Amino acid sequence: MDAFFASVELLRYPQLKGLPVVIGGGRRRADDLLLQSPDGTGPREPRFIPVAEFPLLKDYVGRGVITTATYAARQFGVGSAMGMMKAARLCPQAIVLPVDFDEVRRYSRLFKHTITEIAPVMQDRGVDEVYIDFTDVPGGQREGGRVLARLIQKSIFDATGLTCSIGVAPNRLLAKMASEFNKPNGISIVYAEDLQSKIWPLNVRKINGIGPKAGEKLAALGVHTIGDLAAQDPQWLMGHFGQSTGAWMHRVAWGQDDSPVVTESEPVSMSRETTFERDLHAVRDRAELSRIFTDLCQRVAEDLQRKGYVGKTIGIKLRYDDFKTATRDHTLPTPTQDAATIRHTAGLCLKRVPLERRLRLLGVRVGALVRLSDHLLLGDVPVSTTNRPPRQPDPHTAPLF
DNA sequence: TCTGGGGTCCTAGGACCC
DNA sequence: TCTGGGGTCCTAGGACCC
Repeated sequence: MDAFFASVELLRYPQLKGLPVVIGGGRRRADDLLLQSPDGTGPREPRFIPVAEFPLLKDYVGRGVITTATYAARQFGVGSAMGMMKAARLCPQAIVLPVDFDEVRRYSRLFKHTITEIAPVMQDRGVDEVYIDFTDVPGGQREGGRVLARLIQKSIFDATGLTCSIGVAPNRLLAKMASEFNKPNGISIVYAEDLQSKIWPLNVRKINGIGPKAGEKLAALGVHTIGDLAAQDPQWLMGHFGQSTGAWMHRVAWGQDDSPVVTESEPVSMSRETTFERDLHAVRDRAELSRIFTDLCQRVAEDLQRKGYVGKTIGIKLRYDDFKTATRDHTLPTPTQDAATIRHTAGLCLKRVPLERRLRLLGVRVGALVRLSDHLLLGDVPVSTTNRPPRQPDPHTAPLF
């Protein structure tokens, strides 16, 4: 989806069309400022104040980052994941709006439903992105897929008023890269034989899975484009990046990817975390931290209960004022979705982590999830090594002593 | 200029078992 | 007293993605 979060807001406030708008920010106080009617009584209307004219800017956008910027805002070098304070400097006239998660989720469901009505084999990749395997959709091969891509674009626009960009290719790897060739509201078809002309000139960072670290390491080795990568000896790549990553790099540089489009998957973990308005100290701000900690546990527990999961690995995450992160976890004999159990176990984890530095973030995670219904089917048997039934020795494999 | 929140997957060492 | 070779699970950190 094109500039998804921002586009959703533009549907509501069409008067902002064409203006630099950034979505994000972070603090509730920003919402209050933006969504208050001027006299505080009427309907809550956003006040479209350029970010630079915010009184006490830092208090309002705080530690927030940009989730999405409109294409007009991107002209100023503003982009997702950038801190709001920096964005305000680069583009002082930008209008800032908070994310409306409910509305974003509603449009996300709507566009995905529209797609599955046409092409049922769809994989979720977050709120604003999907993979579609339309190999077996009638008419899917016409004009290399362009006809179906156009139909999907039109159907989504009719249902939501939103535009998207579609890449069509023989596999997911190439389709993902193709989807960026013609943004916004574009379609791009990449055939296997286009590898050399369309893919090899791109920077290695365009490969899904090569991020800042690998990109930098490759650059230091003189490998900049995907073509450069394809030219490397696989053994050399494995020497620098390990067996598995090295071999993978070689394959993707040659456009090879046989990963299937997976339509269903089970969650592995659920978590809640929060960055504080100011750094907090474990001793001096004990009461406040404790309140936040309990609240995070409560919210994870609610998420688990609402979605019907239990998990046995309880973990915490801390981020210190120097931005370094620490995690601790503890695995229970029996999976849980109970807030008090999570709070108690997370409390034990907290005792094992250094607390001298001030903290900027605290998070709580529950992993090793299983569906509550599946867990109950097993008769509530603790999933643990401690009370596994003793195994009968197999005479063929039993050790001699 | 400081850097969100929610995820997945991988690696590596150690405990423990046979 | 020192020495195998599997295998699984747990834990901590980190890369990466949307």
